[in-house]
Amino acid sequence: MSHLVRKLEHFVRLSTADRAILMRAASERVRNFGPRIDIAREGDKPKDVRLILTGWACRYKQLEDGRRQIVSFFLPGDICDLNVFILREMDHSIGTITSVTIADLSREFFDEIGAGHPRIATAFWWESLVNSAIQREWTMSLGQRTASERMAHLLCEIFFRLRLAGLTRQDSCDFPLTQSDLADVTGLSKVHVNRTLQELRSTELVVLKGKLLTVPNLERLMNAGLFNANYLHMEREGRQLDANE
Amino acid sequence: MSHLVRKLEHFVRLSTADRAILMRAASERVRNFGPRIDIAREGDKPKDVRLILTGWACRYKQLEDGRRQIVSFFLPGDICDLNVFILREMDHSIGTITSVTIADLSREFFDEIGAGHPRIATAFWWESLVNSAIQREWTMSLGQRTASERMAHLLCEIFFRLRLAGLTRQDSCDFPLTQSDLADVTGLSKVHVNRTLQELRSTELVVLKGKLLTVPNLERLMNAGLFNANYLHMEREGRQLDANE
DNA sequence: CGATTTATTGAATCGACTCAATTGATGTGG
DNA sequence: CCACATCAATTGAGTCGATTCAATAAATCG
Repeated sequence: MSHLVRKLEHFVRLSTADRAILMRAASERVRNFGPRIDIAREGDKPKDVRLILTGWACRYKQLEDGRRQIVSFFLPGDICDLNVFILREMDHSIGTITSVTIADLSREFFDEIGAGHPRIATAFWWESLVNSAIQREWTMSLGQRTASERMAHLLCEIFFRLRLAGLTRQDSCDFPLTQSDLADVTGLSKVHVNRTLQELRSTELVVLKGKLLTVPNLERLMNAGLFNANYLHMEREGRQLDANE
Repeated sequence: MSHLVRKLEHFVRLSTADRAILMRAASERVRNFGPRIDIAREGDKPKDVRLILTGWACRYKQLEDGRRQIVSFFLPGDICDLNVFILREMDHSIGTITSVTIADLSREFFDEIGAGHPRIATAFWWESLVNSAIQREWTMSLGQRTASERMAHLLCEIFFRLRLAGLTRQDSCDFPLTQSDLADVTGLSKVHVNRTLQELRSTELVVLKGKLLTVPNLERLMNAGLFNANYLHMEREGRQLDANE
């Protein structure tokens, strides 16, 4: 089952027809990208909305002098910017981390959702509100959390998000980010990211080896990152909208 | 004319009926708040969507130990979180800076917009996409810009946003934020905010006195803040949706 | 007008940065 | 499959931007 459906079902219960239209949309107009490739660049005209099927990507912004900030991650099942097509040009770029498979979702697909699939429409709203909440939480992290809190918080968030999409096994998950990526997310230098990770490792909060992240004790990592999961709004909140089946 | 209408008209041309329904919504269910008051608190159940009629407010998050981050500002004409009511609880608080007048917008109002006012619906989408873009830009600022770049950037943003709502006169505008507020936005200490402002003043980039901000040379301030206005998407992008009048 | 908040200054400290060099992985072509 | 090249991770040393603490000055308010 697709990661998108899996994730949305945490929020609303979909009907067979709902699931079918999502699965269909995810199988048409599929494209592949290699790792470390730009899918879209600042200044481009936004066309389709993209659904990440497999792999990790990110949204980033860059200053003229090269300073780079990753402002969001896209994990499997994530949708990039509902409705961007009403804007004239992209104010940021989207690049892959790993190899990535995406499906382009057409305007017509969204029209169809709006017309006959209220539960999906609500779930998409939820997705978009959660993305805003994540962006706010990153603002909080960068503004107030110390280096190690920030790192711990980020690792928690990624772990929770992957778990919602069904992409963790017990206490571990794939983790393809380099320390350089982590520097661009956390606003720290590469050197300091390295030292911060050593600190988290030495206190056994995380095991990070190869491209695998293991969190032996999620509770402890959450405490270290002052992580409160409320902003991910993972409770089944749209119960009243459940399909009857 | 309301600041909301003024702002939205930068993006789409509204019909008389469009303007009328907006003006009506902005005059029903109006509430007043004093300065430095919480309008909503983290954990509350979100009910209505709020439109700021007059005054400045902000969205903020707080850690248990008291560290506080302002994550957005609400200026006259701004709408707080389209559609939040589908979430179960607030993950942040909303507080006033100055005295504030708001209008509560009902779910029914949005139903009406969705049914018969496509241009307003598009303009609301635009508003919401711009708010996301602002949040990303703040992430960029906190992660990559130096203290003085960050401050200059923030002042530019506020100036542009106020101008869009018709709230500037030549090169100046109201500026009710204290240095302590600025510290909570920029992630700097109060002391360093003070020194950063002195730096901006000494290079004649800004004049900040009383509760008034003057920007003698916007171009220079933009350069100092590495400010690129593209993320505010101020071009009239929805031309194809203009009302015929 | 005194009381309280806001702004300013100085001095000492610390977290994070830069620069530079080294070690360890990963990958590719001969 | 090894040799070489490249990229990623690690370590040390010195520096700097921003912080904390503490005291004073200025502005605002009832």
